[in-house]
Amino acid sequence: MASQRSRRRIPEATVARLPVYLRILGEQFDEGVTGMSSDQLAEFAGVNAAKVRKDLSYLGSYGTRGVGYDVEFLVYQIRRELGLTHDWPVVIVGAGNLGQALAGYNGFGDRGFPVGGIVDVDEAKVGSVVGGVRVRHLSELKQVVQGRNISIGVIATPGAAAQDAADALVGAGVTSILNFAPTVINVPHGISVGKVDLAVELQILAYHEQRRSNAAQGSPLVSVPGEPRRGASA
Amino acid sequence: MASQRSRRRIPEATVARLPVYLRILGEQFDEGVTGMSSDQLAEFAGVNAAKVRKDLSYLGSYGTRGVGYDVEFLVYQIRRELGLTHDWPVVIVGAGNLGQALAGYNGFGDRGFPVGGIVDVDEAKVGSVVGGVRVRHLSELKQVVQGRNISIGVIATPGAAAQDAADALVGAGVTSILNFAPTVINVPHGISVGKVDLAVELQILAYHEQRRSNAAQGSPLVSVPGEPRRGASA
DNA sequence: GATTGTGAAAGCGTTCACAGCC
DNA sequence: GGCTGTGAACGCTTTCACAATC
Repeated sequence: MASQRSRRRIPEATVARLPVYLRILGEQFDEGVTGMSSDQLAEFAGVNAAKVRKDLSYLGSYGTRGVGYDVEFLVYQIRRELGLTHDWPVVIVGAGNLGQALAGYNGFGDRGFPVGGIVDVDEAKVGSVVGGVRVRHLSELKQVVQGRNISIGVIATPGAAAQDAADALVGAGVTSILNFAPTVINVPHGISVGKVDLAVELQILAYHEQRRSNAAQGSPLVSVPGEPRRGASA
Repeated sequence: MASQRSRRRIPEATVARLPVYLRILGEQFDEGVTGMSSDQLAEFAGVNAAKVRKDLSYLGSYGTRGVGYDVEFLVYQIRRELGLTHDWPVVIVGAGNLGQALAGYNGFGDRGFPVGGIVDVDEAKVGSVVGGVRVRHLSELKQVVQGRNISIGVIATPGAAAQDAADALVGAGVTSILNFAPTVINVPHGISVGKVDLAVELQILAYHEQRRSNAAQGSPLVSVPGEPRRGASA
């Protein structure tokens, strides 16, 4: 007994960490590690053990008290929960610098997100092959999406074209979008959007850098903010 | 009176949104807009107005009740707070696919983060020019960093090389790192680390996609999770 | 003895709602 | 009348601490 399908909703913060645990567990399994405690996993992931246990508890009670977790079984459960039991082909809109890098980046296909198509508005780019995929014209987006049953789109256009790209993706039937353009896009309700803005990440670091220099010649109590960091090494 | 330097600490969540407001305000200013209310800015940024006001209040009381904010003045204040009153040259470690795309991406230099150097361990890549910068060998990292007074490093290596890259950056004197490799890196206390993991973002979207399909044939109450999204368009 | 799973406490971040000011 | 600035309420996330289990 005990329901096995889409159990209680998992907190977003946990969903964002599960892929990290998954990668670590996969790597360890490949190296022959069959069991792991929350302490060990926490060490690899750079978080604390209580968080690991709480996160994993949302999947169910898959550990063994006094022993730890079975690595292979956990990998399976996380993959199932994240919906990674099958591939999710993606379509990239924008075959410029970034679009090409993403298409050529094996980390996508390797992790279950093969590039199912690339489109661009620029006729000069149409027909060229990047990452083994032929660039097609934006007007063919719908055929690409429906032909390959794609539900995830990646926007790699300049900011000014991002909203058009989003509209085109939604129009073609895509229901999740990962936006690399430095622009907020509007989409209908029911469409998921993830955002990666490279400049924003650098500006956050600049803020910390600047604080550090201010602090150096100002008040005491430095200690440094930041976020994902830890001691040792170097 | 009234301290003008490193005022009360700004919450991380706010620091992450200030660059978004900054970009919007700059664009609007370029189009001749001189004043804006929190409602308008919130609309552009895709957040709610109370959040905008709370965020801006950490900078000081720079609005005018009944009127709104002066765009040019706000741009100046945000730039000052984020430490964007001068450029922050960055050094990229890894001249592969991603490193090259980052070096060629104008969005960096345009926003005050010119590429001050690129290094790689691969002798075959050393000497080539990407994004107008000559690739140098990793062993020259310290000279690059110190010669150009660089404090921000970008890791664009494969996962397996990321920790070595981080160690090399810290050894060379860099104090902030933006890590694109799919690996958790360990750094000494006092070093800030930002992380962008492309596969993680896609896996989060896959989770939502999978939930959507489960929900479609399971329980009612769909409504969709996600995060940065909104109504209208397409 | 070791380690999980989880209530309860503490800490952050968001939203509400309204007093204060133009 | 309109809009900011902010205390207070709320909700989500992290951390603690320990009983339950192997």
